[in-house]
Amino acid sequence: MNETMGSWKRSCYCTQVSKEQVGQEVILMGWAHRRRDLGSLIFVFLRDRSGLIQLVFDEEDDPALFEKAGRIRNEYVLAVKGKVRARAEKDINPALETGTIEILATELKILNTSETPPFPVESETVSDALRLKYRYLDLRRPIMQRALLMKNQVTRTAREYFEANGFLDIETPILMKSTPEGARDYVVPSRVHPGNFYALPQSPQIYKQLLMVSGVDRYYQIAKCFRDEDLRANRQPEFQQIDMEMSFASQEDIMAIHEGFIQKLFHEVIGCEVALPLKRLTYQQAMERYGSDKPDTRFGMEIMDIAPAVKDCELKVFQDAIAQNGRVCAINAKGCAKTFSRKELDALGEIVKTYRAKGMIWFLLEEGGVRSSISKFLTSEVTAAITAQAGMETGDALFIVAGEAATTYTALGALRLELAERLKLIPEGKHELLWVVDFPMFEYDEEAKRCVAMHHPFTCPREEDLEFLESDPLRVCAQAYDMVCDGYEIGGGSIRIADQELQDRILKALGFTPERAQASFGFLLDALKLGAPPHGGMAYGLDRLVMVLGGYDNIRDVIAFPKVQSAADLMSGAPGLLEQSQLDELHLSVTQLEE
RNA sequence: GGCCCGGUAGCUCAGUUGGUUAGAGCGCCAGCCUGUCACGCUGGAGGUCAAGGGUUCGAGCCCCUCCCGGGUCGCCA
Repeated sequence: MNETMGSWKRSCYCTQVSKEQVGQEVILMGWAHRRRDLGSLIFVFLRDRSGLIQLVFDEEDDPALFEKAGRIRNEYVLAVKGKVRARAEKDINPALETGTIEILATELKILNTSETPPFPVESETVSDALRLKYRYLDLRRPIMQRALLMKNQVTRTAREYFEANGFLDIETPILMKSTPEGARDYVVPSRVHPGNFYALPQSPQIYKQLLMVSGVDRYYQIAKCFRDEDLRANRQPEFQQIDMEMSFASQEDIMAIHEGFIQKLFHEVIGCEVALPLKRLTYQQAMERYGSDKPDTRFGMEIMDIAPAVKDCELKVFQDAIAQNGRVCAINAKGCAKTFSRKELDALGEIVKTYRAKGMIWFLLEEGGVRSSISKFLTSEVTAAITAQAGMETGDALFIVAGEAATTYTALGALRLELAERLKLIPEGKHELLWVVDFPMFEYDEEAKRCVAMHHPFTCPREEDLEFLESDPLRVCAQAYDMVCDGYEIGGGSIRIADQELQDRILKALGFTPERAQASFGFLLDALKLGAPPHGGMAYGLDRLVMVLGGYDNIRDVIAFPKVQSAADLMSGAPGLLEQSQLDELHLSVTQLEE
């Protein structure tokens, strides 16, 4: 039978017990982290969310108490009354925050027992699947507690900052209308409207724009968002955004607000000083130099155009790329001519193929001369030209990709990241923030055979590009901006369209008929006719932000109860089937699934 | 939907060319132990080798199917 706390009141958390309290009595509550039974002396690490402290039970002092302590097993829930005692010099444990003191127990209550846990709570090497099935045990680990704490610091800092700048926290609906474009919606059947469905928000985008029309002027929210798309190491189907929107503000105004925020955030959460203003790259610069719209600028090894050097090389891939307005680009891995085996070079080639590049050419400048996968196409002139163009020195390795522009950049961008990892080019603990601006308004969707919005359909084009909206939409840039940190897009935003006529033009460019536009976004279009102020905003992926700040390599680590790759929750078993009565009430029938 | 990796004791893993009764460390249980802190020592329990099928005299190992987990491309306004 478990004991109750009775009148006991916890005096503090484990690691709050200090050396100044030596001789005083404290009451601590927590979990038995580990016990060491020496026969007539038992040590127990007591753990709570703050950390560990050592309890001591001595048979000589109190045989009955000692016998009880002998029953303690890992993860038992304990309440302990005891005296703070300084440890002898030789018994100090420098690895422990509370290593200079210990608690000599005088009373013990076993508040609850525990079966042997399926994995030791302190273990760092347990598989993700098992950790997620018993997530509540996993979350007892200090590193997980640290993630939850850090996320709380981030949201608190966000609230402080945006409140201080006059932003109002306003909730927006979770049950909303499904809108076309964008990610797949999670949908919720309506009981009272047979055959009708709500959608869960992919973001509060439209509502926050409507709040601007409402005259709220400055809005923020820590918002839950849902997207029914495949998961990734940095993507979960439900996630949080730090969302904001403001009226009568230019792109520069909004970016300034966010530079202030991110500086405060990095300072307060991880003590990292961010220099302002942040560096800016245009989308085009980011693609050309880093092969990514979210470049990791913590290291160099930028992409170079070497087409001029190979214009006289007979190799067909070069000639085709040049003739078809493609690119011949390369990255120079300094001093790596002897780093990779033939097998490893082939493996690097496979990486670029993943990104639909035709292949990768390696070109090694060694002391004895050049070794390359295209040796037989290299004249001494071409070799010299490549070497010069790429700024190569003896000992360097050059990796070349040729083909369609976007593919070439993307493939080399991915290769650049892979090389950085293999060569350990990224300094531990370093962070680098920047803006990527001047995004294209549209991109061409091969499958749909039409333009789609790169950001979203409510993004305002740059004024100077408006004349090309119908004639050459792909050259139109948007007043959109992403904040990038360490190769992750941590946030993004735009100036929105406040003019209903312009909004009509954009929707038309996206292939919407007026009727379909009205049916899908009519409530927004109506609002734009009723005095919409100029406005814009931004949203951060909160989970991803914490992931970057905390140096976690998977977004699951910063979400209390995340989903696995198949979007299932291994702990609860969600998603699950419904009872027939529930289906009936919702007017749903489920097609018989194949056995 | 495609590609790649993994699944063997509660956990983390090893398991040779297909060959006797499938191993180790940790954990667990019992005993001993007064200064441990990854306590130590002694002993013990613990296995549907994810599942199904096939090849073979013989399968943890080879083949097929399938489930689960991870990474990734597509996808993610």
